[in-house]
Amino acid sequence: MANIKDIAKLAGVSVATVSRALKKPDMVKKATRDVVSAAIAELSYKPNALASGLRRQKSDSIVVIVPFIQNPFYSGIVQGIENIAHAHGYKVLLGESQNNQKRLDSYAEMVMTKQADGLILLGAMLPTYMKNDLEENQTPSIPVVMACEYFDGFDIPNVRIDNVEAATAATNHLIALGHRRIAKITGPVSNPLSKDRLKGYKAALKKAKIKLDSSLIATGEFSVHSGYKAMTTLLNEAPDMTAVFCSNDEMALGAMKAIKERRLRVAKDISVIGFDNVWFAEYTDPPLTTICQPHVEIGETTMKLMLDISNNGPKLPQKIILPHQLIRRSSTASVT
Amino acid sequence: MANIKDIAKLAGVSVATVSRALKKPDMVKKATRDVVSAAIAELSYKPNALASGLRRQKSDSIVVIVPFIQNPFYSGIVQGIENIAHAHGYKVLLGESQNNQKRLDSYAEMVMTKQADGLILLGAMLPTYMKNDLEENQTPSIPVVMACEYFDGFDIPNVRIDNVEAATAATNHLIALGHRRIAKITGPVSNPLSKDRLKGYKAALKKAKIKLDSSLIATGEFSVHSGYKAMTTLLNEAPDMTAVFCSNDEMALGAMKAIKERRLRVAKDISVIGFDNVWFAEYTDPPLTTICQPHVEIGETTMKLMLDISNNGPKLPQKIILPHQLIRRSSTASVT
DNA sequence: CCCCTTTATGTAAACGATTACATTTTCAAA
DNA sequence: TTTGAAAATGTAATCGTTTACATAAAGGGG
Repeated sequence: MANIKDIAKLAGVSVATVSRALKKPDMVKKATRDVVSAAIAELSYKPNALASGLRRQKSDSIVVIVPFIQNPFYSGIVQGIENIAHAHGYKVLLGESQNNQKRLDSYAEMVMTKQADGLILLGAMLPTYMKNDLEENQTPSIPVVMACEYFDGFDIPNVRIDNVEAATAATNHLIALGHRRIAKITGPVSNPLSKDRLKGYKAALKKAKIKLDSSLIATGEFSVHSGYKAMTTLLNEAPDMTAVFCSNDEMALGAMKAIKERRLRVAKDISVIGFDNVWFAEYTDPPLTTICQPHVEIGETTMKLMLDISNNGPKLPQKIILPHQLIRRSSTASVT
Repeated sequence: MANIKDIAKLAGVSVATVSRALKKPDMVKKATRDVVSAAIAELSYKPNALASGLRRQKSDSIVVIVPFIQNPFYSGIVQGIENIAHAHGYKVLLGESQNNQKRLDSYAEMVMTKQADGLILLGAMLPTYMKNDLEENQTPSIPVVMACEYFDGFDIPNVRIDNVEAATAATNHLIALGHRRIAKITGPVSNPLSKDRLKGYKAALKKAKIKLDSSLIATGEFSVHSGYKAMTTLLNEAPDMTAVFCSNDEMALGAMKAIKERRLRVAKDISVIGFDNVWFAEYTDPPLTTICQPHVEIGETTMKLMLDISNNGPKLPQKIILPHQLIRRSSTASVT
């Protein structure tokens, strides 16, 4: 495989000139640039990124860690990240943690080992070393941004929506339709997003002077199956509910399955509202009313923040809140 | 950031010893190993992967290029790839091409630039340079394996199921249920998988002595929406069909939506069968009968093949066929 | 205690780019 | 033509590892 020396020899110039012809073209005369280009084409030379990165102390790539790639929620965000990254000459390396600390650590380590310049986290878990890091110093010592999620207690730059507000809006939508017995399927109790969405639900009830009934609250873990299970429990313990607010669309899908299995009708008998507006929300039966997060925009903003941090050093703890939106489809209806 | 020299100094040994303590522990005495470990811990040293890779001409990572990460079909495969990769000390870098040649090329180039040791393709597109490469030499000059797909005309190692066979099985299932007017929604005509699945459909009809009717065949592009559109067309032009075989589950989902919009009942009026068995197939309404590809196993086999190729050099054109399976759910029923 | 074979460590040359610094070329003005 | 500044190119050190080769230390048998 040809290297820069081969090109230099073939073009009859020094390696420095070859390097400049590639990276700082305006520093070399058009004529030499041309003979260099010719040589490069001739030998189909590709600069060794490891060598370049080693010298420059930079890899021009950033790692994005996703809990599960099949989770439809992340795709828009990753797309947004890639848009901005590519436009700035960065590569996006996606790693799937499977919510496994070891895997997460292994990807996160790419930053320590210089294979990546920064870390974007799309999940609630932190790499081990970052936890230690944050205990000592106040701010993370490597460029890191969290998208959608945030971490209670530590100041990690993050980009997301106001989950409390959004959950309030979702609940208000049901209240406005006349519902009073509104059930809630939450995510895992330890997850900050889960907590916020539950908080929003409670706030809306309180404002509408509806008494909180803990038998209307079930816990899931953001998976379809957990939504199904939670809804089954709810249908047994609170058969008089007329609506259910699920903390994400997957659980809403599971809940709908449970409802149908009881020979009840979604919307007519029980209204269902989800959260996230993932792609399949439009294709459930009936189509799912939900809260839309601006996926692509979250991704784009996250990557911009990353670029800023990694080029201009860490900022003060930064938090960017983007707007959400209620999407009305046909899984919610007036109480009859 | 500490480097190997700092460790050597602190531990009072040479850099070579440090390097060996890390990479070939049995070459260094227990006692020295311990003082080295202590120094490493003290300075929280992480070896620079770029330097190491440069010297060893190896990056211990492989790139996996996916057309769209949200496509639920790929998640199992990627998981299988990661299982094997991690077990062998490899990192998996996921790139999303969005079926865009430029993005694809940009990720594929990581192999040329030594940031990755090999390339796994989960899609029907080839990197530009590889096309040129294959025109000249017979076999690809970098380690590459295709998963699920293959490329007509070139001998690229690949791992997949027998799509013709599987499509035949799907069609036979409908025939066995008594269907005679069986429609088909295909993928893009240029895609080899699409062609194979259509071929299997035709073969099954022929064997059952059912005349092929081209008005029963519509073309989609593997997306939910395209399935919806194709089915709408079919419902207009061949209202007497009693079953439809879709070349993937997404299109089946779209087709079901179209059927319901006509106030027809899936299964009772029109049977629907999909292909792939993605996660949501279980949660459609009704649950979707489909062909299951052994996702995880395809991924694992692909990665094993990659390891073999990248360690022992390119093999003869290799093709590994894994078994598929018909999954009966409730979207198909006997014709009445 | 010596000699010889292992075993453990050290020295220094790679790997392939980038870039301060030094040198040469170019060209406009005198 | 000469001169001096600006533009273009070259030289060589550097990034942080790994590893062939050289050397030193440790055992083991006589």
